[in-house]
Amino acid sequence: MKPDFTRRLLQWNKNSNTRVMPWKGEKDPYKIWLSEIILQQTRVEQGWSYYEKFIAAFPTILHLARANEEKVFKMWEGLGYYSRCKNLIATARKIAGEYNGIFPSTYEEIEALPGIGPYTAAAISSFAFNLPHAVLDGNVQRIIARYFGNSTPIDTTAGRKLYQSLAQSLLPCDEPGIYNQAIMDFGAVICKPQNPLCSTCVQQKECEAFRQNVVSQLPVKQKAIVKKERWLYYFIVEYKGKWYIKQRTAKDIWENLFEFVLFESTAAVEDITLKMPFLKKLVNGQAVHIESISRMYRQQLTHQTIHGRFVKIVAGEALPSLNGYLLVDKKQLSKYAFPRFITTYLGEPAPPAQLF
DNA sequence: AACACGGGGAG
DNA sequence: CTCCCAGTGTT
Repeated sequence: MKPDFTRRLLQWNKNSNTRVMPWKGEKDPYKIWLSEIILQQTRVEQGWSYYEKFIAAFPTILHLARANEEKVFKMWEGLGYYSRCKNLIATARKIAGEYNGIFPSTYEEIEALPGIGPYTAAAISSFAFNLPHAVLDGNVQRIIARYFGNSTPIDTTAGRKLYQSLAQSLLPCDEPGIYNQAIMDFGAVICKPQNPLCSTCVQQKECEAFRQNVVSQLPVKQKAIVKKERWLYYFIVEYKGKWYIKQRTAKDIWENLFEFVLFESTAAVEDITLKMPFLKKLVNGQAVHIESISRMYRQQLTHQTIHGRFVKIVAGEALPSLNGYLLVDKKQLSKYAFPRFITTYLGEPAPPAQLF
C-alpha cells in the first residue's frame, strides 16, 4: 500500500495541479534530457525560452551532435554554468557515435553520460522509460525535510543519502514518471522555499514541520556562502575595425566563453592610463590611443562580485603582444558567446570618444 | 568532504 | 542585500 503522502500527492496532482511547461509529459528522451540539463540550478522561467530555442534549432539529438560547437555556446549564452553546454555537446556526440543516435534506456548508462548525475538520470529514466527511480532535487529535499520534520542538512553526503532513501520509499513503482513530475510541481507551487501555501496544503495534517511550526526553518543547510570580489579591466583593442578577442580556457568562471584583453586585480585600479604597467607591456611602444573608458560595471554572482570597466583602445598597427588572440570584425562579434558581464557593456550605447 | 561553477527573480 | 533555483564535476 502506498504511503498517505504519495496517495495525497497523486490526488493533488490529478485534481489541482495546473502547472504547464513545454517539456511536461514529453516522452522523447532527447527532449527530456535537454530540458533537464537546462533546468539544473536554473528556474523554470529562466530556462523556458532556451529550451524552445534549442528544440527549434536542433529537433533531434543528431542535429545537436552535428552542430557547430560555437553556435551551441552562442545559444547557451546568458544561461550560466557553461560546463553544462560543453557536456551537452559531448553527450550528444557520444550518443550519436556510440549509441547510433538512440538515447540509452537504462539508469546506469544514462548516469554515465557527461553532465548527468543521479538527479538527471532519475528524471530521464522515469519520464522517458518509466523506470522506478525517485528524483531528488531542491524541491524534493525541501518537501521531505518538512514533511518528516528532519533537520539533517541537505548539503551533506549523509543528508543526500537520507533524503534519497526517503524519496525512494515514497515512490509509487507503477507510475514513477507521473509521481516525479508531480512532486517537483508540488514543491514549486505549494511547498515553496518562502511563503509555502500550508493553509491549502493536502499534506498539512501529517506534515511534521507544520505540526511543530518549523516550516520556515526547514530544510537546513550547513554551508554558508563565501563571497569573493574581483576587478576585471577589459581592454577592447581595435585595429582596422576589428577587435581582439580570446576564448577563456582556465578552470575558472566563464570557461569556453570569449573575452577581450583582460587585466584582473584583487582591488580597484584608480588610474587607467597608457602608463600602467599592464598596458605599457601590451602596447610596447606602438601607436595606440585610448578612445573611451566606461563606467564601473558590477555583476553579482552567487559566489563572487565582479567589478570592472571597459577601455576602448584604437591601435594604428597590429600588436604582436596579442598573438594567440582572434582579430574579428565588429559585425562578426555576435557569433561568439560572451559572459553577461561583457554583453551588458556591449548592449549599452557607445560613449562618445574622449581625449586622454 | 569541500569547493567551483552564472544568472536572475523574489522578498 | 540574501536566498535559491528540475545539480554536476573536480580536487
